Amino acid sequence: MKKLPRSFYLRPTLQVARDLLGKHLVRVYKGKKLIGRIVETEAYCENDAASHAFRGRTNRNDVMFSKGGHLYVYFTYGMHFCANVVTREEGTGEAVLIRAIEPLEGIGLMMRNRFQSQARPTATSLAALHPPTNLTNGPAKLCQALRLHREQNGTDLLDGEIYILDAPYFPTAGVGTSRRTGIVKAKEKKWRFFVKGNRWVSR
DNA sequence: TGGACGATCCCCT
DNA sequence: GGGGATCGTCCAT
Repeated sequence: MKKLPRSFYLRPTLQVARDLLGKHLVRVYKGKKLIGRIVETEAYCENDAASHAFRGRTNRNDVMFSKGGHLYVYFTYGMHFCANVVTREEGTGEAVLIRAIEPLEGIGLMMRNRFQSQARPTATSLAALHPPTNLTNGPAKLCQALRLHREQNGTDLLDGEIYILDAPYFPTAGVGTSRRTGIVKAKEKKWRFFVKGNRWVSR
């Protein structure tokens, strides 16, 4: 499988959000690959009242305005990080929030990343065979599992240890759309995309 | 300089 | 299904 080319990310944001479903998000951490299949996304567009970029370019949302194919990681609720894929050309403040992934590789390490602080009675090797759903079924949870933090903000997905692989994937039950989660502005937009019936989709 | 709020999660009922 | 945790960001004084 090959990395998605820059051109993939330069396309319209809704298109990218839909097409990211099934692709493999790869994070090289301590020399090991942590891989998850993207199963849920949300699009944030220009002139979108729910978007961080709605009121223009600031220190916080600066990466959203960079060229498509960069990673925008932001801190929220005083304790959580969320990861987005930046879309379109430089100067356009649009991105796709990665809301959920299905763990594929490096599950033991993901478990450690996410649950290290808590004592877990389950043996890691056993848990790797049957990882708990709450390992990666939410935007902040997957950031914990993949160790995506402030330092990863602005990473180029075409040149580094975080990237997305093209992957043939044909969801048997198809793709669903819905309103976006946890927002109050522009809530009527059906800009959330998910793999129907997938266990790792949030809520 | 301060206050309101948030693209969430977890635990409790 | 509801509330608390917790703090960076932004905008209004």
